[in-house]
Amino acid sequence: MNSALDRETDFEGSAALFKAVSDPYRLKILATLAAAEDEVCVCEFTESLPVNQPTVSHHLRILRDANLVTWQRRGTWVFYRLAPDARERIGAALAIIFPQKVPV
Amino acid sequence: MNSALDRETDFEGSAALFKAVSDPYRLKILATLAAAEDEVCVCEFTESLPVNQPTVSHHLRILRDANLVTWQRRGTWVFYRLAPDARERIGAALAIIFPQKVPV
DNA sequence: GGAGTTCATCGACACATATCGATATTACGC
DNA sequence: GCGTAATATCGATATGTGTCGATGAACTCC
Repeated sequence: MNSALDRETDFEGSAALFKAVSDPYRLKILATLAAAEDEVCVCEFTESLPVNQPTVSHHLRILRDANLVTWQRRGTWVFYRLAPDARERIGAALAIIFPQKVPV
Repeated sequence: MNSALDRETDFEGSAALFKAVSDPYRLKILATLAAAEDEVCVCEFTESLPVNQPTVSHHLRILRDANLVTWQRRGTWVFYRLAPDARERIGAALAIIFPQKVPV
């Protein structure tokens, strides 16, 4: 019905991005990073989330693979930061559904 | 670390909403409905999507359960429509991550 | 270099999800 | 009522995902 929509639109990529944020713990991690506007130590997530350390690492990896966060090792600790274009990319994914109404 | 964020924020609900839109076919269905700004027959989805009819029905049910679409039977056909607050609800879910930056 | 700390990865398991064929449901026309 | 069409549901299956304990890797301090 809408051939332009069929061909130009990256439904796969947007779906993958939404999948990355479709977990409550990952949402909380992102919200924490966004609120911090700065680096956050992994140890903070392992303390605040009610899951074990490997599970925290698993969720962080998914966010890393989605390029929603960046990370940096400093000594023994690892710090995560919200990717600069995280909001823009999620907004762009949303714009696939509502192209006219969602300003990014 | 952020107790207000912990208690007031519905990470579960937002994650569930993102999960509902984390599939390429469901994204395409929503995009089609949003572009139509009107009812769309199920038959249109079974024609345009490269999956069988039960699978289309499955995806439509997930969108229905997420209250992202409404539906109405008219004769043998069933027509789906984007829920009026679909954009607002997804925007609110996004605002959980970026409370300051995403206007809905 | 050895012990301790922080985090990532691995392997296993339980559960969820996407998909399909088959069948049921609802409506229509004869 | 009967046959047909459109859609939903069911049951089965394969694949994906979240979680954990165990282990590995990187770093620090002694």
